[in-house]
Amino acid sequence: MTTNPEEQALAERQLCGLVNGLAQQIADHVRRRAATLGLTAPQATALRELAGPSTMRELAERMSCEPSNATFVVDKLEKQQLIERRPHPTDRRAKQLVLTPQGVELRERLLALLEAESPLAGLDDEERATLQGLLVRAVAHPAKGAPPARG
Amino acid sequence: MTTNPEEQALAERQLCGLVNGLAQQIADHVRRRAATLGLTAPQATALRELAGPSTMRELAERMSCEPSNATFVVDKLEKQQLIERRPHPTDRRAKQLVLTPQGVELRERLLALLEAESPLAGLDDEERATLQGLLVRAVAHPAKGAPPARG
DNA sequence: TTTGAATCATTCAAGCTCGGATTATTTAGG
DNA sequence: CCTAAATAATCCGAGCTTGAATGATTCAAA
Repeated sequence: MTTNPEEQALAERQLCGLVNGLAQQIADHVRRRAATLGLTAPQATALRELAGPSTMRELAERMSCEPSNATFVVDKLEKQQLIERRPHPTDRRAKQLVLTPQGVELRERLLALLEAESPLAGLDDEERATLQGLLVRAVAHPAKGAPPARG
Repeated sequence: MTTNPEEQALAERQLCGLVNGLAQQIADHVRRRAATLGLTAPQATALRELAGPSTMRELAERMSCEPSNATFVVDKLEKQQLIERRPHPTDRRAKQLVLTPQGVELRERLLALLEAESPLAGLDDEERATLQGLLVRAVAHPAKGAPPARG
């Protein structure tokens, strides 16, 4: 009875809902802390990922977003004088992103805030390891394209 | 040594990344299938949740979004003649959302598409149960507000 | 060297999402 | 009954995200 097709579909939706809920919770965690520093969540993510000089493309990669989106976010950070866009030393197509002194300072405060409390509290080390393993397995299975479905 | 503060922070970020990655994967699953029916992901989610008549507020609840967002999405679906906004029989403030015949048909096709392949393939029943348990525990710990933090 | 493909960043249009304000209606209290 | 608070939906402004073009530059190959 636990393998009822309807039940299974329902269980699946619930599970997906939980994944989304946790993702939302993580996002909120960043969002709240970022807000205390006058940053939006994407801005904070960008700042967090800017450990050293990098190009727009590298940043977009680390932020898991499109380059055009990185342009948008970096524009904001540059207006706040937290980032500088310099010409790339060896590739004239690229820009080199460098934190300003204020950027460095704010980044340190941000990291301290983010590490102070975990969005995954409630899970001990062993549970986290289990979770990681399951997520890796789940993500490894891309669930490719949709059937060409036509009507 | 596995409890190095830096290592731990890194492991945590990786874990958060995995959660986000899986959430993204689930969203893409819906998005791709919805696209084959000429729907966007939010539109498909709305359609999926409209099993029977409901109000805007109820729909927003089920979609896990703000009512104003539900208004936006329902506008689109109404333009496609998939939904009708009727006056609510007992509360003149509210609207009653009802699927049109085309809406009912498209919804059935959508459900079939969504249930045909799981975004969580790669996890067997036992793994899903474990995952569910861990997610419930993780979500149960809200990780409240940020420290009033400074500046 | 010159041509053509690939890459970097940006711009733009479109869509999603939220939060705050507004209007209409219901509900509760005097 | 009348008023005030609460609730349903909507509108609006702002921000995020994507995907498709565009222009500049690099790279590879003839």
